[in-house]
Amino acid sequence: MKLNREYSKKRRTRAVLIESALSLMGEGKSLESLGLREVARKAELAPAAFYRHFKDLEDLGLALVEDVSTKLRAILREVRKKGLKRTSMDKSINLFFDYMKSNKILFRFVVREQNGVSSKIRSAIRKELGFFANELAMDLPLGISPAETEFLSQFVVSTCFGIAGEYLDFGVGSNKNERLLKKKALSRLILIYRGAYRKKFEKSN
Amino acid sequence: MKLNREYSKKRRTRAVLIESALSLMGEGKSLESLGLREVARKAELAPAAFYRHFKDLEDLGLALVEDVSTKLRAILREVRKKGLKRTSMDKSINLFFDYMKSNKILFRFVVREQNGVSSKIRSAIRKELGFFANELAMDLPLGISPAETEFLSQFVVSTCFGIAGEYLDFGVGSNKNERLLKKKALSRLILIYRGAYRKKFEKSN
DNA sequence: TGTACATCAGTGAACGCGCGTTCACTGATGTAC
DNA sequence: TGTACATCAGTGAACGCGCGTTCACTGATGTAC
Repeated sequence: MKLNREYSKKRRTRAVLIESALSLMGEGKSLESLGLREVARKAELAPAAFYRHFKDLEDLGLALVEDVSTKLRAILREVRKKGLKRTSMDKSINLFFDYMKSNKILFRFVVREQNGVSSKIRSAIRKELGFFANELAMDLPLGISPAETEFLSQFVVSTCFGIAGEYLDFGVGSNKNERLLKKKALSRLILIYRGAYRKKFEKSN
Repeated sequence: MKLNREYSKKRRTRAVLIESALSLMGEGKSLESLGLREVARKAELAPAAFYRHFKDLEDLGLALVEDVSTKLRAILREVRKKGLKRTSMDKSINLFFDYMKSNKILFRFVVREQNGVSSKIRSAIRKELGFFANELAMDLPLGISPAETEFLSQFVVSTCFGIAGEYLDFGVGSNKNERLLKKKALSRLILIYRGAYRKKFEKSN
């Protein structure tokens, strides 16, 4: 097996292909409207070189999901380390919007391909959102059953990524829209927690 | 201006093109992965005939949104006439799932292209979902402000179409998954209403 | 260390193909008188 | 009603183009001895 230089160079090229695909998506493409030659061109490679790394574009798409996952997990870990638990919901939402702002393309990809053409990619993304929900679940207040906690955290994640779709359309260039969307997100989350809390209250009587 | 036979034949052909596009999407394509020749072929027309009806595929897509809107509005009207107001939430959700089941392709189109490549189509769909929310708002219980009613109905619509995405992936062929998704939808809506009600309760004190 | 051989990421040319678009046309339908 | 003309949805051929995929190759890197 080839080691060191050659192997790590290959990994680097592979990363460049993935970055090129992402960057083309940032320019308004979706995965299925990308072309293999287009991606290779952006990566400054001959088209045939693509096949040294991926079977086809769906294969690259799956690698992209993994790549995005890694990045988003890192973000999440960072946020949790900052002690988000004890932070107000308002601040959490500001953090979420900040991360969307600095990772627009990643979020656009996730939001779009969650309902895209490739079922493999859809389920990879759904799996990743499930992971998010599980992480979030650890930060939810105690006092409700694991099943309810799972339900709640899934609902919160769905709600946030629903808002993300709107943000990417309306919120990016406009401070006013961004403020309105933050407000909407906050109200929705408060409503969810309030509903959950009331439920708990009823149960404990 | 040509009348009668010729004009209505033209409208019929146009409808066939739209139906062909929808049917290709039902086979797993998205709008931007459709081809003009592909659509014309399905409609049994020469490719050039396409241009007698649409400028390009995005133009057809916009007509498709309008078409879908008409159908979904008809569904909604029917549901409301049945007196949904006085029906339990559980029954409403069953109705919603029934309509999804018999209009999978329409829902797939809406859910997918809501975050698709064409910004014109995205905003046309968002506009249509807004209409839905307004209709729904009329059925919400009184006692909260118009702004809150709008907020609530938007949240309900987002939540339902979020579930719709999951349903189209997991729920279609599986009774078990369908049941689980219905349960999830019901729990989410109950949570929302519970939160809203609690809010109202607090205010009135 | 030096040499002969193996590996394999990336190349560049070639292929056949379906694409979107254009064009002059045809023939059914509609209009004027 | 009959005739001469206008309209225009749909045709079919042609175009140039970029696509995905294949192939034998090159040359840098790694391995064996």
